[in-house]
Amino acid sequence: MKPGPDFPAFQPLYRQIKGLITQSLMSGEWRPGEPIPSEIELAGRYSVSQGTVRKAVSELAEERVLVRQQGRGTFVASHAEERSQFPFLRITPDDAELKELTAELLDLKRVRDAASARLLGLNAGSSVFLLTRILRLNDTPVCYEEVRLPPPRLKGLTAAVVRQHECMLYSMYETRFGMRVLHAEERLKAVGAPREVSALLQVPAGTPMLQIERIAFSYRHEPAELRHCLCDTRLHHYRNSITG
Amino acid sequence: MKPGPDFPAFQPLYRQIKGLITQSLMSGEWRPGEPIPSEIELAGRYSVSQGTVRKAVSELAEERVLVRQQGRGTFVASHAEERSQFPFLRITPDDAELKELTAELLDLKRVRDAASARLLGLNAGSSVFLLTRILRLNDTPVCYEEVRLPPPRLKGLTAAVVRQHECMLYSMYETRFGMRVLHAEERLKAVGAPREVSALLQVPAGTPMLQIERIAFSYRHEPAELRHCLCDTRLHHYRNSITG
DNA sequence: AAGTGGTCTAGACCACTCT
DNA sequence: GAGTGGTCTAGACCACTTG
Repeated sequence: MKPGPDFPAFQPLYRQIKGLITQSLMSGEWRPGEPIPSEIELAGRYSVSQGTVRKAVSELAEERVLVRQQGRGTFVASHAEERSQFPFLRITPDDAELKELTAELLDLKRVRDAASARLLGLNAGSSVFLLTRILRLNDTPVCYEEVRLPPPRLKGLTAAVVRQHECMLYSMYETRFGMRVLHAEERLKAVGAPREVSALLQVPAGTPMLQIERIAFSYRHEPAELRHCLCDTRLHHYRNSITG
Repeated sequence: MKPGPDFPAFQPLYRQIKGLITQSLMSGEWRPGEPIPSEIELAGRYSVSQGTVRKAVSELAEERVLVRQQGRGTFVASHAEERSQFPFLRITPDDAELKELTAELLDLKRVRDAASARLLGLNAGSSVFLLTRILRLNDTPVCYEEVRLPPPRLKGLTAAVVRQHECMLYSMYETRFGMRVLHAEERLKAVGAPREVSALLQVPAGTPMLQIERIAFSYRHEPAELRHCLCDTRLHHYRNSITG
């Protein structure tokens, strides 16, 4: 098929194909961890050349939505299959290697919180899930986290379900609720440890802590999660890599 | 020319071309802001097809080493020409827009510092430049910075030179010393404000501050700069974007 | 051996910029 | 109009994985 006006927007053909592939991912036609059809099949399905499909798939692979494996095929990226079960965690010990990471669930409840609801794309009056937990790195408690989630996307979420997944939230969202997190925006600040948190993490009250506020997004920039985190950075740090 | 053994390493042809282009960039054959030869010219020069050159250039464009402009050509990326003169600055006011950014040079001297020298790829006994300054965002002092630099790459650096460039360091490295910064790695922590810094930034001693340690790299991962920064995050934050 | 993605080529046409 | 990068196609061969 030649590029033509028979697609919704004025876009290069390969971007339109990219959009169609993304739609199939959102609809659950191809689920995380599964292979998508081969490039030749997709070329036939959309009536374009293999090269055009290749360019669409390449962009999605670059964005880590898909993962290519030579000789095997192209797969839907999944947090469940990756080595790091905490793909967005940027905190690391200063001098040691991060060997073991565990999470202790403190609480899971529903609360009304207009600001959070709005950020999650819900009506201001809607309730949201509020999950609190502590992260331990190599058996040391380092982070206190509050996670806010949109109930419509996580029907049937309970503390038992969270524990089943050993607190690997992003993997749980995906395999249990079909919500794949792709991208997050963070705001970092230094703040003094509040009394409640200082007790939980065995840190003197007022100690400087790293505060991380995160909003995470799924396909098409749909908000998926809010996270508020306080980290003890006396022996740990947040690593980042910047490209000018 | 078909892919053959007449290139140094076993690599796809387009990556070898990418290496040759990078060499020309490092040698200064094409300088920041200047156009590189057209794809067709490069294809002739290296005796490969335009498509292969295109793939090499595309990777470099993605890494922001080159910038393509349809109809005009492909240019060497430059900090001097970009809007933001502070390309690696991640600090922003919480509620306002960042309108004005100024830097006040405090000092520039040479010091002996074995650890810094080693990180900068020098002999442990070599001296390094130590530049200190204060950053003001919208006229508020927010960051105290210590910058360590390798003298061999910055011959003739003086306080007057820094002031000439209005403290836009990355732009100065490039236009004055031919050292283009491409990439940086950072470590963030929360620490209490030391007395010297608290006075400079008008912050009570001990206030939680964001500490940023950065090492910046030029072409081929050559170390270019060390930076140690302390930021007052009471009304400002560090923004980051993560792709899982 | 068959099927997958990875590389490379050649050629066509388009959109944009400059003169 | 000439020259640039941007898109699309078609076909060839390679490297890798699986049966």
